[in-house]
Amino acid sequence: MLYEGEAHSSAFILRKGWTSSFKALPSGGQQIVDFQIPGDLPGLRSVLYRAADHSIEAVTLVEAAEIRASDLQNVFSEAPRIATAVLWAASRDEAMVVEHLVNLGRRSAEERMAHFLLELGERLNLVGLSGTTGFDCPLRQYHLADALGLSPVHVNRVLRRLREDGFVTFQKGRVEFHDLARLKGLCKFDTAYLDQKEPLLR
Amino acid sequence: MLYEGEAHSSAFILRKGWTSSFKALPSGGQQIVDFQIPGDLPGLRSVLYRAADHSIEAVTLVEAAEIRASDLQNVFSEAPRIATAVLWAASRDEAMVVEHLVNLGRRSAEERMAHFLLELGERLNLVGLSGTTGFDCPLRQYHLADALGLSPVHVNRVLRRLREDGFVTFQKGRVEFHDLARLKGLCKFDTAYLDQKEPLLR
DNA sequence: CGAACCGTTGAGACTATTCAACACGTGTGG
DNA sequence: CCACACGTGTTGAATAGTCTCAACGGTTCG
Repeated sequence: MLYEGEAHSSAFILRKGWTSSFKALPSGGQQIVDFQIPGDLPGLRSVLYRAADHSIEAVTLVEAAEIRASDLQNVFSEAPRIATAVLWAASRDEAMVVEHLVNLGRRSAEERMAHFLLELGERLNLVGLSGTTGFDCPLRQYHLADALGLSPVHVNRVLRRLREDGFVTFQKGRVEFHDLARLKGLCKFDTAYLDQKEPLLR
Repeated sequence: MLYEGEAHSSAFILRKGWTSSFKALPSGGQQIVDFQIPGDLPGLRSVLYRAADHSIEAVTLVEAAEIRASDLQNVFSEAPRIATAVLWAASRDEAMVVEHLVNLGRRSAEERMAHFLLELGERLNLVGLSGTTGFDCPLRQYHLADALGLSPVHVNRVLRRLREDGFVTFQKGRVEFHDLARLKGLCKFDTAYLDQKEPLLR
């Protein structure tokens, strides 16, 4: 879809489907930076920053609208408030990356998994794609592995433990929360960083 | 200095000294997201995003100029090219966070350390604070631990191994590269993500 | 029917952590 | 001036967490 190193000057608005943004490593592995769900703007950073410093790949079939760099430029000149809104969106992205960073740096495998699933549920909730009990999830265990910095084998074990302990199940494309409160406690989940409100500047 | 949760609507231009941006964890630990060196803009995101989603702390004595949110807003209206430049700076920050994320997710302790020291050297080089053989560094081993997601004890062992293997020394406030090429090979260091050039939009 | 992908499980090896102890330098109060 | 606490760096030993390798079952699809 969109690969590292290409000077690609388009972003997209994702209407349907999921994508992942990741960095490929010389060793052959990859680190997934984030998943995009409907409503997100994959590739936003590549419009502003010279080289796409990471790649984007479709996880499911995708329906997206292109935003060309030149369009963005015009809008910026004519409607500075939109510039602000875009900057806000970029900041929100970065906040999520930061949370992901904390996830990898200072949490155990179980906590990472719990936090990841809760964040995903919360984000899907904001765009109406998740109920309180669970959500449909097209990801594979190896997606989780690349996102959480774990081996696929260990992802499997962690999921098993969370399932056997009655926290959450991840099976056949569906995530079901069985004890949301206890799960949130497990990883000290706090949604503050998702900050759904509008930009500060107006 | 600037703490999480406070709705602080100022950013700073750091003139002299170092700061760190980090997230404190309920468990008592903390994950350092980045260090800021002279020329950086600590707190930029907190201007645009409602709550400061992470904290900033001085590492050394610091000299900084404040940028108020209202000023930024005026500049945005009157000079959209500056809006672009700010967005570019934010994108660069995010690119570094992403690289840090990869560091934590998919590299061993030695690779992390090597990559971290090389990145720091590169950044300091861009602002004239580093030579090719090494640089002055006010960080403690526990700073490295919080940044790299390692225990302080392990940081010490890793530094010892890198020193004994002739890669690099980190002692008494000074980093000395003894075999830059081999060190870059160790962690596959690639500066592309630092992308020193100006914004794409113009 | 076979190939490919995905999920599952076990065993053993390796990495990093925790706990504990000690050395060294610095600043402080008696 | 000495005694002491404190921060920092260093090292060892035991432990916990995660990885790798290997094997196997189920599904889907050609």
